[in-house]
Amino acid sequence: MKSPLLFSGLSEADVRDLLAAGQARLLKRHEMLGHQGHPADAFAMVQIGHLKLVQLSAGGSENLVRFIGPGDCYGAVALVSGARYPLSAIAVEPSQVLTWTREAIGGLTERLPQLKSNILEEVMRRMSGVLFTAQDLATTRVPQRVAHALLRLAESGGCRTPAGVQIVHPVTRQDLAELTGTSLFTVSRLMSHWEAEGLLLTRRGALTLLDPDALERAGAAAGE
Amino acid sequence: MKSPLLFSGLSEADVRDLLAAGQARLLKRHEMLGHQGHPADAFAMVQIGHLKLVQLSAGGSENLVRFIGPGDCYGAVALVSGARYPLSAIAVEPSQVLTWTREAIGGLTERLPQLKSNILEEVMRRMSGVLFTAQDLATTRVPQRVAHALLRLAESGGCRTPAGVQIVHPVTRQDLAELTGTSLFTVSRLMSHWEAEGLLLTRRGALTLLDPDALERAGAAAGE
DNA sequence: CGTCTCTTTGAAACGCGTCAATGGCTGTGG
DNA sequence: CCACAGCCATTGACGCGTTTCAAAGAGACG
Repeated sequence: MKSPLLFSGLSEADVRDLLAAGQARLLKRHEMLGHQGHPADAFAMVQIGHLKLVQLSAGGSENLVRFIGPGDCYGAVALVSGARYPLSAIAVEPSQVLTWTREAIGGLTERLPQLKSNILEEVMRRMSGVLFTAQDLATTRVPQRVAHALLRLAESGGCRTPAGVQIVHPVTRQDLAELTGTSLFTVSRLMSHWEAEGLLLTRRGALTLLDPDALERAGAAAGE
Repeated sequence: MKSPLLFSGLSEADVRDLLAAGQARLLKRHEMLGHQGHPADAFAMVQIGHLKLVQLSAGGSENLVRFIGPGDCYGAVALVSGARYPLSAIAVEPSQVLTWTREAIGGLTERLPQLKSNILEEVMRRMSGVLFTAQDLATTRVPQRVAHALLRLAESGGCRTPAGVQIVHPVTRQDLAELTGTSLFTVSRLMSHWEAEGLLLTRRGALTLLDPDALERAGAAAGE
């Protein structure tokens, strides 16, 4: 595993302390790590596997916000006393996370200002990301939004192959539809179209972007 | 001015120091306080007037994210070294803000952990807010989104009157359209309709919600 | 009084959601 | 080993919600 951004600037000794202070937890498929609306009493970092962060709507339906994988963290809001999780985290495959209680992570951030800075930085990065997707939802058409979602997935959880960038998250059309605020039918149509044009490849669940740049352009042109 | 959330839990002496360390700045209509993409070298709190926070799209067009008024702050990202503003702030009317340089606010947050907590808490609150609007954009129809935007405006910048809640921000249909990701035509139609039903009142720029609850229901029903 | 910004309303075109029907793939159990 | 169920993907047809465009009204301000 490449070193998480969470650890940047920390000494090896500090990282060791940090890891030692956390408690590992195994998650089965569909098991929840944190519940939206419940008191944020723990902070966690994914070590193995992938989780999805979902938001419950007023109507009770769930919808996907984003995926997180190894090195990503969840529950930064636990640093605020009395806060509640704004999102739920659910394992999409058997996973392992390292968790810290609120007191533990609070104490660690006091002792390691660099850690606190790293977390704040990550929160700000997330803020920018959410602002961008909100703008995307507000101003662009469906094809471009789907293209952007694919590119974002490729960036956060992609691995380079000779043919292109392969997306490691197990992502369904329904997932993409929720990410982009559309229906799975429309996503299916778009992706069939793009696959016919040779921009991407979907083989039994594995999704590979063959030409990210062209995809960006295709989304913009179709949405025009 | 009611005491800003930024000051909660601080002693009077600390608040005095904080105010003394900041530098007041007057803004004319349309003057920019911070530029999206520029290095975040200052943190600011609005004292008088209202600003709008806008986001520049890839195409170069501006679009509105939200309004801020007295007691609200801008530029929390300045606490992260090397960060850039994710949004621009523009005065919508002659305004006054109190600004701190990055070094100044950094020093103050070191000395006053409570201040740092307050800022972090505010950032988390904003995160929840943006996540909510993103979900709204993704899952609900236009009428409900517009209703929500109006209710949000009423909550953040509303003043109670015998008739209902009056919105203090100088807000145009175009503004509402940008907030909700629709066109000003659709907003105009919706509001004409709601005004005919007696849910709200628009008199030369002043916007008053006569029955917020009914508005929420109307948005849901029309969007069904 | 004229210009500028904001608003209203109508009519037409279109994007996309919705529904229905079908087919492929995976895992499970007889 | 095969049959079944369940999940996910595909594709077409239809209708509705919204955008788009055009044209005109209403204040506000110099």
